[in-house]
Amino acid sequence: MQDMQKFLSITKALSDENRVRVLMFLKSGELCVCQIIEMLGLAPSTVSKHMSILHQAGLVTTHKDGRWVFYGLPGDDAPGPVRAAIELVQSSLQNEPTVCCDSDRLATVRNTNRDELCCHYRPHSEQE
Amino acid sequence: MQDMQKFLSITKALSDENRVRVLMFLKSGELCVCQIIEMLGLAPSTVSKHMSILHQAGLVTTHKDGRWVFYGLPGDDAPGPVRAAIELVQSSLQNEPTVCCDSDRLATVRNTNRDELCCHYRPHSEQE
DNA sequence: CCTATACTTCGCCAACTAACGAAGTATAGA
DNA sequence: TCTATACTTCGTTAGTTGGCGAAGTATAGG
Repeated sequence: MQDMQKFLSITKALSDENRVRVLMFLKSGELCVCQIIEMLGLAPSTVSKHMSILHQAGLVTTHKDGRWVFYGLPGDDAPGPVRAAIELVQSSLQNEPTVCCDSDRLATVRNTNRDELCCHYRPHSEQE
Repeated sequence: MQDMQKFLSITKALSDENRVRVLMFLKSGELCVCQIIEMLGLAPSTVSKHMSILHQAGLVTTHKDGRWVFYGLPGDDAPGPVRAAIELVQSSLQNEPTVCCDSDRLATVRNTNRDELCCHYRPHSEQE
């Protein structure tokens, strides 16, 4: 793929608020899909699509552990544009109120047993 | 406007190939709209819309000189995310073939009298 | 004034995108 | 092997976006 298409896959991935929020979540470490679903409050199929777009752009890495699929930020071996893009996201949004509020919920989600989080795929509204 | 909305206005502006190409053109200095129209080969109304999106995001500055409207890249006083975004574009695409081909045409367009370029708003096909 | 020029705004249409639920795949455990 | 779980893929729908031409605005020059 040419540089332009790679670049556009990155900028298109970054042009959706939910995908950008996921990148901010991952700053503090890997998350499995059910945790991202809980954080975003979206349907599993929607979150799966978002993660696929981020992965296609190279902005997240993925690995499977049993039934769980984990996503994380790529390391220093990632291409320059990818590293620069992630740097841009994190420096631009470090003081964003939405992200700060998210970080409290994120700590809770990280400490919640994944089985409780995932089972029944209950809609987000039931959690509140 | 909140950081998130500002950030998304930047990434959405960067998620279109024609807008990204304009930013590469402007690296070598200001251009008036008729020159950008010539470079992109799009309708004036379309180019005007693209420039408006780039301007809204803060990625270009604009000033009027008589009948002509010039667009250029913002200076060092631009917000951090804007500067980082422009840096990302230029570092990611410096070796992109499309951009290299464009640079030859760009030199020609810069050396062409603007009156010849603009008058009659002739469609791009007549120029070839 | 009046006309021509340089650009912008508006209205429309085709193409794309984010959202969902339903159906499909893969793994852990009974 | 059978069920439940964790995720993905598919099909549909509502909203967004990029393109154009027509009409509108602003400036230079007769």
